[in-house]
Parts: sequence; C-alpha cells; structure tokens
Amino acid sequence: MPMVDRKQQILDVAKEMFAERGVSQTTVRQIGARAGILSGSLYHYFESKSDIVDAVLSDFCKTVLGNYWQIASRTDLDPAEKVHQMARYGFSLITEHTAALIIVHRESNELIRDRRFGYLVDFDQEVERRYTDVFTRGVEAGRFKSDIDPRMLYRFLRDAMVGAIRWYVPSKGASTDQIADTMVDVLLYGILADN
Amino acid sequence: MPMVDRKQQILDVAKEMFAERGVSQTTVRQIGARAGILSGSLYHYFESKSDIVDAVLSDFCKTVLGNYWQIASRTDLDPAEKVHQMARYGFSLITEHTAALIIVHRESNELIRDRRFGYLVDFDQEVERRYTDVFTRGVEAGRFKSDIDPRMLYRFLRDAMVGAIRWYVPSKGASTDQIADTMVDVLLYGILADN
DNA sequence: GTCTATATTGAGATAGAC
DNA sequence: GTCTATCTCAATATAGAC
Repeated sequence: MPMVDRKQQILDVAKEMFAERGVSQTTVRQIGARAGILSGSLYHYFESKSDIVDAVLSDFCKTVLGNYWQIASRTDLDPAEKVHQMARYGFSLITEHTAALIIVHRESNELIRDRRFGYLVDFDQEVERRYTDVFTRGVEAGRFKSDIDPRMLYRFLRDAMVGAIRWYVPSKGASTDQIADTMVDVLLYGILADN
Repeated sequence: MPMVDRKQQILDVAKEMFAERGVSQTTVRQIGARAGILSGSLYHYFESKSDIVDAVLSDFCKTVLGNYWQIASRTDLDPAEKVHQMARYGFSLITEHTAALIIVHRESNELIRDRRFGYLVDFDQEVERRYTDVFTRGVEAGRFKSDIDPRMLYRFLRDAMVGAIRWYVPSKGASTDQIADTMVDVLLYGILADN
C-alpha cells in the first residue's frame, strides 16, 4: 500500500491545525482541505470532530504518563537528579509533542466541560503526583529544605514548562534540555537544604 | 440617575463571561441575557463584539503598564526588593484583574491575528522590558549572579505568575502576596550572588 | 434605548450517488 | 472511500417599530 493510512494522515493534519488556531477555531472543512478530501468524507473515519480531538489527546496522555512513570521509578537517581530528569522530559514535550501540548495547555479548561474529556483532569493529577512525590521524598531524605510546598513548587515548575511553548523557538538558541537545566538550576539552589 | 451606566454594565458582564468561557465561546446573546437586554440592543452601545473585547483589554493594558512603571521607577528599592514588589503586583493581578488577565493570557495568541489587537504584543514587550531591566541592573550592581539570563528568568517568572490563575482560589489558602513571596524566595536563592 | 423580527453567514453533520 | 448536495442549527449583525 503506497498510500499512507488516511486516518492517521487526518489525525496529523488536525493535530497541527488545532495547535495553530485552536480547536474551536479549526473547522472540519479546513481539516479536510489540508488533508486533501472534503469535509463530508472525514465522517467515514470519525463520527464527530470531538472524536478527532479525543484521538489526539488520549494518545498524548498515555505516552506522557508512561514516560513519567519510568523516570519516577528509577532507583539510580537521587531526588534532585530525578527532578532534573523529569524537568528535561517535561520541556522536551515542547518539541516532541508540540501540538498536543498546546491543545492540552491552552484548551483543557474548555474541553473538560465535555464529560468525555474528563480524563484530562485525571492526567493532570497523575502528573502532579509524580512531581510532588519526588519533592516530598527529597524532604524526607534531607535533600530539600523541610519548609517547601511541593504542590506549589510543582505548579511553578509546570507553568514555566508549558508556558515555554509560547516563546520557545527550536531553531535558534538553547535546546529544551538546556532550558530545563537552567530552570532546575534556579529551582535547586532555592530548595536544596543548606550544607 | 439611579440606573447604573449600561455601557459599563455590559462591559462588566462581558468581561466576566469572556473569562469564564473564552471570548469566542461567549455569544452576544449570552452577554445580552446576563446584562438584562436582548443581543440586538448591545449594538446601540458597541459596533461589534470585537469592540467589547477591545474596551476590556486596552483598559487593562494601560493600568498594568502604569503600575509597573511606578514600581520600576522607585529608587528606594534594591534590585532584589524591586523584583519582589513587581512579582507581588504581578500575582495580585490574579485577584484584581482576573477576567482581563485570563483573556490576555489564554487568548492573546488568537486575538493578535486581528490587527486591531496588535497592542497586546507591545504590551507584552513593555512588561518584559521592565523585568529584564531590573535583572540586568541587579547583575551590574553585583547583586545577582553574572551568568543569569534575564529574558529566560522573566519568562519563567511570568509563566509561573499567569499560570497561577488556573489554580489559585482566593478563598482558601495563601494570599497572592504569600504566593509571590514563596516564588521570589525560590528565585532569589538561585540567582543571588554568593556572599 | 429597547424590542421584534430577520438577514446573513458559517458551522457540524448526514444522505445517497458514484 | 470520496464526492455532491443539503439539512440544521447557532452565531453576528441589521432594520425598523415602539
């Protein structure tokens, strides 16, 4: 089959456009046009526009959670190093899952009004737990200051990470790893227990 | 006149709804309904829905820039204290200008496609300059590490600030000042030159 | 200044021929 | 599997009576 899987092609196109213009600003006609078919034909592959959004996002959530789980499970890293690796992964999403990240970040508030996207809330909480666990362990291990607020720290970090998607340009300047390194450097020297 | 200025009332209502549901998801019918008139009557006060958005945002930008200017101009604060005060003001926008901040933060990408909202870009750059100036001065004064990246620091700080609007609940927990204090504490102990 | 009524546009979705 | 053609609905905006 020389023809690329059309369903996947539609997903790729839709993902791009959702990221560029926002979900609600992207019409099925536009998706069809860029995919090279008419809007009506989309409904051969998907039951609704919502289905397309769902296919893009549920895939993203599964991948990201899996990867965070892997890092969080490593036993060869101390808490500070673990935060560092998690931050590197978090920033890497900007280039590796640009479109999905933009959609989740920019529109999850709107999307979760629809019950079918309730898993976005669970996703958020799962990721938060991965980070706060590491912070808490770090405190217990005496590696981080005992008066830190894990939830607040996570939120600062997360917002700085996902916020970067609005200004980061891959071609010039630092890599996402370098940005993560800078961020973690600022963070650690503020939260590492004095020694 | 016992009647509140209707134009202002419409603006207040619209601002609220834009923040709740997003600009494009808010219809003129809904605005009219909550303001107690029919959608058609809105056009007696505004030429278009865009005009309403504009009225809300241009006002916000003017106020914020003015206040940042005031803080940045103070001569009684050293760089670290100035960052602290600016961050406190930045976080205070969450409660003081909730709706406008949400709109600017969540939708400026979309809005600036429309030429008439080009001033949002200028606004962003102006605010950035206020912050990076302070960081740069701090380096020159030997108060901050010499290898910091003012732009990146500003972006971390800004994204953490505006991101907080998605999780901050005024009624319970910390005040915005307290959150700013925590944030700046983390930030400073990472960027203050050793002494 | 507000209403009724409606023009106009564009969206998601469907039916059925090919 | 894709197209043509169209339905249905909801949005912004307008015209003109009151």
